Parts: sequence; C-alpha cells; structure tokens
Amino acid sequence: MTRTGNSTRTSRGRRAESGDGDGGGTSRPASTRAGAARADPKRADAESRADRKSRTRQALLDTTLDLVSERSFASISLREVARGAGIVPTAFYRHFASMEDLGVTLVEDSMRVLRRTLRDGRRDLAARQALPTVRTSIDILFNQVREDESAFRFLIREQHGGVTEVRRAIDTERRLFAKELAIDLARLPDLSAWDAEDLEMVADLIVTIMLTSVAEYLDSDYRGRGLEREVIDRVERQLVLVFLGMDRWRSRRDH
Amino acid sequence: MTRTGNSTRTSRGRRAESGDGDGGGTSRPASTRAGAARADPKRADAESRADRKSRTRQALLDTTLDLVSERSFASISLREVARGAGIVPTAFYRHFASMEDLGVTLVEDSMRVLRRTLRDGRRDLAARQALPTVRTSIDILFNQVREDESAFRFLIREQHGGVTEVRRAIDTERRLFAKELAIDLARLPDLSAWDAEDLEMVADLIVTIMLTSVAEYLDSDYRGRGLEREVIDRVERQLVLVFLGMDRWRSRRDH
DNA sequence: TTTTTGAGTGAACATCTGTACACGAATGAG
DNA sequence: CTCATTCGTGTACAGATGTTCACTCAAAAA
Repeated sequence: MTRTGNSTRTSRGRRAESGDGDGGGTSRPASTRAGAARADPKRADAESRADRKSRTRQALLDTTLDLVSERSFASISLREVARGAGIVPTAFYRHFASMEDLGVTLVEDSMRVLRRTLRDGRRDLAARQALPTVRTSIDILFNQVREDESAFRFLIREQHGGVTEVRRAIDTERRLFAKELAIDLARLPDLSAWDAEDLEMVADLIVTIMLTSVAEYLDSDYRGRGLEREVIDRVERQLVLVFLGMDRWRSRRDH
Repeated sequence: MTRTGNSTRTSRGRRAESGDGDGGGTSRPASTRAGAARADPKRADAESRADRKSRTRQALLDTTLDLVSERSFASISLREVARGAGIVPTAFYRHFASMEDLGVTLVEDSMRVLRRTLRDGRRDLAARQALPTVRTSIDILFNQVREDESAFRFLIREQHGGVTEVRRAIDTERRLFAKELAIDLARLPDLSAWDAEDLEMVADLIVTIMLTSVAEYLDSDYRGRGLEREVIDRVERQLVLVFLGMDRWRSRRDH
C-alpha cells in the first residue's frame, strides 16, 4: 500500500476520474499516454513533477466533461470538479483561476478535436476529387463523435449555454471553422467561380446542418434504438439537397 | 400609504418583479393586462383571488425568463426566482412543485409564441400562392423574435441545456413544429408530388436554419452594430439555396 | 353572519458553495 | 548534501441553497 509516499489519507492517489456518484457510461481513458507510462515496475515512480501536474489538470478537465454530459456547465461547482479529480477544493486554483477559465480551456481542447475531424475530411476530399463524398464525410464526422462523445456533447450543450465567456469562445471557433471549410470548398473545381461571400454562406449552412445532426444524434438514445441510422440518413439527404441547390445557384449568379 | 391592506412589512404588495440586486435591463411589463386593471379607483381592489394567484404565477415565470437570458436555467435557484417575483421562497410551492416543473411550463408557454409565428406565416403563405415568400416569412419570424425576445432566448438556450425534462419538452415541440410545417409545404402545388418522408426532411432543415439564425441574431449584439441585417440576409440566401435544391430534388426522385 | 380555504409569511434546519489561510512534504535545482 | 519551489492538505467561515413547519389573515363559501 501507500504507493508513493502518502502519509495522510486521500492523498493524490490513482483514481483521478470516475466521478463520485454515478460513474456514468462511456468513461474516457482520462489520458492517452499515462496508462503506458507505468508499465515497468522498476521505474514506476519515474513520473516528473510536471507530468503529475498535467495529469491532475487533465483529470479536472475530464471530470468537468463528464459532469457536463448530464448538467449544464454553469451549474457545475468547483468543488464537484475537484472532488471528481480526487483533489481538495483549494488545490483547484493551482491549475485554473476559476471555473470560467477552465471552461474556456475546455472549449479550446474540444475544438482541437473538431478541427482534427475537418482535417481528416479535407484529406479525404483531396484523395477523391469528385463532389459526392457526402456520405464518407458524414461517416468521418460521426466516427469522431463516437470517439470523443463528451467533447462534442460539451460543445453542443454550451454553444448557447449560460456562461458568456464559454459561449463566445465556441462561437469564435465555429466561425473560424466555417471559414476553413469555405477555403476548402473554394478549391473544388465546380465552385471556382463562386465569390467569397457566397462560399462562406454555404460553408456556414453546412456547419449548421452537421452540428444540428450531431446534437440530434447525441440526444437520440432517449428514444427508440437504431434511431442513429435515421439521423445519419436524414443529414445526408439534407446535404445532398444543399449541393443540388448549389448547382442552380451558380447559374443564377449572373442577373 | 398601505395601499391595499398590508399590515406586516413586505406583504404581497405591488413590486412583483424588479429582482433584488441588479434589476437587469429589459424589464418586461410583467403582465399584459394588470396595468389596465387598476385604472378606476372605485374598483381598485376588484381583483379576484384567482387573478392574484395567476399574477404571481406569471411573475415567477417572467422572472425566470429574465434570469435565463443571462445564465442557464439549471443554474437558477428557486430562491432567486421567488425573490424576483416578490414572494418568500416557501410560497413558490403554491404554484409549482419544483423548478423543473416551472421549466416545462415555460417551454409550453414559449412554444405557444413560436406556434403563433408559424400560424402567421401560414396565413401569409395562403394569401399569396407563389413560392418566393422567403423574405416575408423571415420578416415575420424576426418580428416575433424582437417582440418575445426572452421566450426565444429561453428556447434557444435550453434546447440542448442541462435539464433533461426541459430539453425533451423542447425537442418534442420542435418535432411537432416541423411536422406542421411539412403539412403546409405539402399543400404547395410545386411539392404535391413529394412523399411524406422527404417533406419532413426538408421541413426539418428549414426549422434548423431558422432556429440557428435566431440564435445568431440573439447573440449578435455582442459584436458590431448592424450585424442583425447581415444575419437576416444570410439566412435568406440559405433558404433560397434550399428551395433551389428542392427543384432539382424532384427531378431526381425517379431513378 | 360564521366558517373554511389557501396564498403568503418567517424562523429554522442541514447541506452545499467559493475562497482565505497556514501548513506539509516530495521534487528538482544549487 | 541543502534549500527553495509548489502541488496538495485541512480547517475555517460567511453566505446561499432546498425544504419543513406552524402561523396569519383576507377572500370566498356557508
């Protein structure tokens, strides 16, 4: 017992995530490399001070993400988060100045995930040059959603949530995201003649449709099973509809 | 002094809203007919017991709506709402069993507003029979938004918010709303050949676009002025794009 | 008239909240 | 080695929270 050298009870032990009460559902791995770091018993404690700190920090973020999947960010208390991460409330301030501060960090982290999705989609778009990659784009998106469920849940829930700072951070990232997509679209041969404003309008529409479908997907489990398939089918048809409209839009531009 | 007959201090006097600390911003009139009810001094107290009750109840709902425009519903306390309505916390239970209960009521009330919007749009759609009424439909929508700003704010904020009961109530109403729109669309001559499933898909898309634009509109004031115009212009173009796509969709149906 | 009813009161409770403060002890630098 | 750094601890406090309970007292019912 007493793995490292904890004399007092409830030292900064292992548990980290796992919340406190429910231990809900998916249970993210809480770190991508920490699990592999303590394989060799010889150098079991070969974990630098900075590593420890960032691990606790990550535990705080993960706990918050878990809690947000059931309630809104604004209603989550600093003490709850600290409890979930296995530290005492006052230690929270060693990592974040406030819950708001943590929230903004969470937006940035979650948006990194979303941007990775876009990058994957872009690579796929470059591979084939045809336009009707709608289905595969959607598949890429929803694979990411399944993989980082709570990150998407957080973004969806807080995009219009009650904490101004967080809401604006998401809004800014979303706009940036649409802009990147617009640039990608501009590279498509069929859209080379479009002006920037129209491209942004379309990109914004596509982002809207996709985010809405993600939201529906994440909330779909409270009704019948197999509903996810239905959501994906519909968003595909909606996007096809938009692309069909784009064909017409071009011929309408000159009037 | 002692307007009606209050012997103890802070009796159930007039003040009703006005919060306690900040007295924030817009300050809805808190009732639509109460102001006119006490014009004649002769029958000044001719307010039935039931009227009084429903007035307090409305004050509770209004206060909550005000608070939600700044924070999320889940983070609002029963005591705050009671304070804003000018009653003591325990009196809250004379009107609602819990905050969750109040929230669901608020969804129903706010949705009544939204449905009125749809009804107005439908009447307009019946008057002219042409399809390009996009602009006037949007104008009708945003006039309602300006008129019942906090109701829309509540719906937007809580559609993916943290209180399950409220979220599902909004989701249900939204689906019902899209279904009504689909029925309206089915009556358009250009769409008479569409099957129900495709119509619902399109109706859902239109609702998505409109709700997203409302959300953007309500959050637009934190950046430059005159941004509202831009939001409205964009949603118009997006809807036109969808309608253009619909023309093509029909010719694609038979394959 | 007398009686009943029910919206609103105010004190009390156990529990939770954010934050201040002094302290501990392992890490990493010198 | 010694010593400063710093992540985490435990105690403490003032305030807010949901809910209980016994109450008042005017309006409606009898």
